[in-house]
Amino acid sequence: MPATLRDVAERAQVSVRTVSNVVSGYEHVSAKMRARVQQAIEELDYRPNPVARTLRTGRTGLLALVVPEIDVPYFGELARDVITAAAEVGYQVMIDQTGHDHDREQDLLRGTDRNMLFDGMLFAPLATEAELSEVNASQSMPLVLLGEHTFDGRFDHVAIDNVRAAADATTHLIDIGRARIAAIGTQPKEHYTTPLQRTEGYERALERAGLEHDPALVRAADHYSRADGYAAATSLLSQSPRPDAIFCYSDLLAMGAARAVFDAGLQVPDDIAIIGIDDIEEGRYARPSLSTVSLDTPFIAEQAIARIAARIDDPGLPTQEIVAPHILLPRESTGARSDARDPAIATIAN
Amino acid sequence: MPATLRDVAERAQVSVRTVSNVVSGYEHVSAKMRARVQQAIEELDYRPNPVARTLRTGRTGLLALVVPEIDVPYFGELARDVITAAAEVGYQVMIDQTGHDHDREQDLLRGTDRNMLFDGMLFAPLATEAELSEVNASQSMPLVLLGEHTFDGRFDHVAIDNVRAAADATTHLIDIGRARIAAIGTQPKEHYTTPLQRTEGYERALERAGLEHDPALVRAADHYSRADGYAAATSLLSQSPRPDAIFCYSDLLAMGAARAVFDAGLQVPDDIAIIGIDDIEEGRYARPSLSTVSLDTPFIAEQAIARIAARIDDPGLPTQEIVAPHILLPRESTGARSDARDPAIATIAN
DNA sequence: TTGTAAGCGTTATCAC
DNA sequence: GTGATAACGCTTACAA
Repeated sequence: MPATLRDVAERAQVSVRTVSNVVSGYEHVSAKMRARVQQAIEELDYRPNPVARTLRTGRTGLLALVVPEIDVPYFGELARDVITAAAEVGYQVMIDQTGHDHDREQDLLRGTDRNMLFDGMLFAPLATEAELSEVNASQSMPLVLLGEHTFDGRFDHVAIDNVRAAADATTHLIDIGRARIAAIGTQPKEHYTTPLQRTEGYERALERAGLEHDPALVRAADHYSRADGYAAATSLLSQSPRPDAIFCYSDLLAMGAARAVFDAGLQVPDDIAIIGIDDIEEGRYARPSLSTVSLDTPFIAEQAIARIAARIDDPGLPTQEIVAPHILLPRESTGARSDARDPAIATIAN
Repeated sequence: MPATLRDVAERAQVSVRTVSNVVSGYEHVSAKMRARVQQAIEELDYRPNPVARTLRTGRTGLLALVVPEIDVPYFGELARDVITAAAEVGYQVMIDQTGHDHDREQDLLRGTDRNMLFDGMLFAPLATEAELSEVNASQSMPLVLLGEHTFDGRFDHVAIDNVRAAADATTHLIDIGRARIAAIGTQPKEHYTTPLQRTEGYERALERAGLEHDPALVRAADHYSRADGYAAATSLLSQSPRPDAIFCYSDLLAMGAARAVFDAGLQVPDDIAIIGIDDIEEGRYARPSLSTVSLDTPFIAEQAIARIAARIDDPGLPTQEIVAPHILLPRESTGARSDARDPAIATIAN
């Protein structure tokens, strides 16, 4: 049976008020009192009960990070950075995995679920614009959207410029002389913003270069998984003339696609160049190393945490759209020489 | 301002007791009452406050999963399975990242930190035996250890047979005709159990095959990261005669080692065969695909959750050691033909 | 500076 | 079967 504030007060012969003051680091407590209380605390091995504290203050010190799948490397790396950034401002992060379940996402967004456990939420969702628009911004808990939704001024929002990122990737393929450039990652069944924007960037880059946009070179992917990338690439390779480059909407898709190219007896980048988006560590060590568009996850995490912390303190804050930087990283999968022999070192150079 | 139980009671013209009964699905409530209360609940959009409930019942419904790094693929995949298994029995999982910080681990183990927020803890730690032995089993919260510590009867424990897994991996390298078998992953500075046991398995397998155990072929790794694997392998390759096979204590180390072999101008598996432990998805799509010892993470997760749930209900339960199965998966990195063209399919076949 | 007491929203113990 | 009411452990006016 853990000791309570009252037990400590009794033992130290002071009031609970004083103990509470000592525990929460209140200034105006006499040195003697403080010492006496401290001793009692140690003797009883007292630790404040966060639940009771929360019930009283209304704050849990908990943030939720909502992702579709925690075992997707990009989300793992994002989670790492979010946890770090949150700890710095005194928040703990709880990871919620929606597993591509739209209802679950809606529950979370609406707070139908376990609403008051969190002070705020970082949402990296699959939600469509339509789903998001159903959520009442004013009555939902403090929320920051991660990822590439159209900013409509109702929610804070940290994301890269998705259209440009996709265009940069595509343009890189064009720059190295490829002409039949395929794309993997559209999602015709769902109206997610990310694939729509990346497709827009892809098409724009082609157009700008005067290349024809061939719908036969575009493949959908339900999840951005290695298996989806593998399947889509396999399908692309079976047609003729086959593509000479593939732009994958995520690094994970690209890893699957690369393997499919090899299994088809072809070479990357000689026969088919490949580029992804995300810059997960896996791609840096892969063979060939994966060209990609690097997203600044630590920056995204920091901004998101700063934003949510501010909004928790003042819910009336005007919403803000923060655009995170991205940078093209040409590597071996698009023909770059690996001049830094150690990928770890190459990373630092980025 | 969210509606409370009292608001609902007032609106429905019943007592809070009745509302509470309805909300928590108590049997003996008349149909009329139930309907009336339900209506009031909907009209007010009432949702029970989990914090208040927790303060009263002493249960949060929250489990902590403590891992060193969430962006390490093995832990990501483990977290995924743990979250799934926990949801099935009504628990939510909070992921705590210790970041190789021993003090932080100790804080968590001792409950110095935010003790009562969790009903129980799944601990996949780096903690050494010594650190663990300092923890008072009886006064710590319900705890299940994941990973390969020596079972001393004080804590529940889910792990594979580490010595045998390492021996299986090493023996596989011997079976394909390798004689100078290196190892990456010892940790001489820390007395972690995992590397100690894996080293034991490695040495035992060599001995059994009548092979000499050459200390010059063993390399340490601080973290089980790609970078560590790369560095260790690079160092191994620079000596002569060089090894013809490397047993890495984790798949991630193996991914780094493989890249180092290529960067040294050598081939896997022809010049150097490589095998890891874990069976992360990355290894199935790598080129060459990574031979490994597959750990049954879903099984580990299920068992751990079942165990912690049982212990929460009855803290006096005798502790138990659960040994999870492992299985050798020869793939291309040790010369196996990739007969299943689609790695995803190959996975299912496992 | 410190003590007293109200109350956060539930659940559980009594009665009836 | 349902209604009052006392906790759960803490913070914080309000007093002293």
